[in-house]
Amino acid sequence: MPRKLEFDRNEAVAAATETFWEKGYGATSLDDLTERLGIGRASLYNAFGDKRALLLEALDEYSATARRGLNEALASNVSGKIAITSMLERVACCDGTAVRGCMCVTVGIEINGADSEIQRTIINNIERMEDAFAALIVRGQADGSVKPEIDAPATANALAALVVGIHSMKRIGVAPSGLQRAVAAQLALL
Amino acid sequence: MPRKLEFDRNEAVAAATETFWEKGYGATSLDDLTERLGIGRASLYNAFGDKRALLLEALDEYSATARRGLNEALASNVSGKIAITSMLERVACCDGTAVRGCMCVTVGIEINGADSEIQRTIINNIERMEDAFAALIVRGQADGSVKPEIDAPATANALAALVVGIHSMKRIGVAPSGLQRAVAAQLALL
DNA sequence: TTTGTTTTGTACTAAACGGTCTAGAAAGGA
DNA sequence: TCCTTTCTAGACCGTTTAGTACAAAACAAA
Repeated sequence: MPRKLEFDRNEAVAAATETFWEKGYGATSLDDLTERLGIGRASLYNAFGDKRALLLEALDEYSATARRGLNEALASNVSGKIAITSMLERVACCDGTAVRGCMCVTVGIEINGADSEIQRTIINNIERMEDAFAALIVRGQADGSVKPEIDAPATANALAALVVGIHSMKRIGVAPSGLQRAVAAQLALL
Repeated sequence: MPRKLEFDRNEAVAAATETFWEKGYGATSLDDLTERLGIGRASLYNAFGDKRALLLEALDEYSATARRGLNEALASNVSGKIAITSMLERVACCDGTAVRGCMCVTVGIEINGADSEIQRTIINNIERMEDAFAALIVRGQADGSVKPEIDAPATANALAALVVGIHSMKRIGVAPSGLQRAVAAQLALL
């Protein structure tokens, strides 16, 4: 019966994700969003509620994409070590927009626990990554590509911290070569 | 001849450091600063120039403190491995205000390369930490506390990334237990 | 076409922002 | 005591902020 939305909702969320990813939450203004999404303020408020709700939708979309990436790594037929290698090397990539780092890390650091719903979403993503690393270490120990004596869940924590650190350092602007050497060194330790 | 400053400049910079450390740069308002420093706007502008200049002074003070910490670790008489252990364990500490993470990481991520002077200061701190780690690894290899086959500078990059990651995760709100396990696992790999 | 519902563009609000200005207070030299 | 210089408090400035009000436009059912 009524009028339809003139824009594609998924496309709008994707555009919002890009914007928050690039600038963080607080530094993204409504004008930034309306310009990037190509819609007016009223449309944005009508469709999403407010800026924070739009961020939550963007985080959900980002999380879903991240989860797909982890599932691909887990589903692949390569050895545990190789799967971990490709994950870490993808993180250390600094081409194009990758220097923005990780949206969850950027927003999570900015939020500083002041919004528990956002915080929970972000921590959840990190924990999922830790689980994936732990599973791949176990797989690597089974197929002989990872040293048998290492503690899988604890080392998974260390790998996750390394990943978060590399994302942070990319955004800070640390030279890419050092990040790639860090990944290579860490892989050599496994 | 003329009137003297009514406040202690060093104390004011220290208070500004606390404020920026806690809230980041953009989210710290002039009102936050004047309240925390206990001085008026005019005094702040008279003594420091503007908000950004005050941040730079705060970063300098923070950097000096960090450098002293690194020099202490380098000057201590313990083995390389033990010196690295105490550095990492101090980073993983989540007591009190330590959950704020590292001021350089927080501000550096927020700035996102938009201010090259601030960026340079922060990257400099990270590189100094990498140098310290590299020296301690070499020392550890000399005294037998660190495996001889590892690549010292590259592994120093990895340790620095781990440290930055732990600082980020502390601020994001990840459970401290996981961070401590990450440190323990990383130490076991050296 | 008429009616009812929703979206849209635009103008607006109230608050907060960084920064400046001004009036006056404080302090040393003459 | 006066004069000069600097510092301080607080009002003030223009801009930007997130969010809202409202009327016009678009669509679908009748």
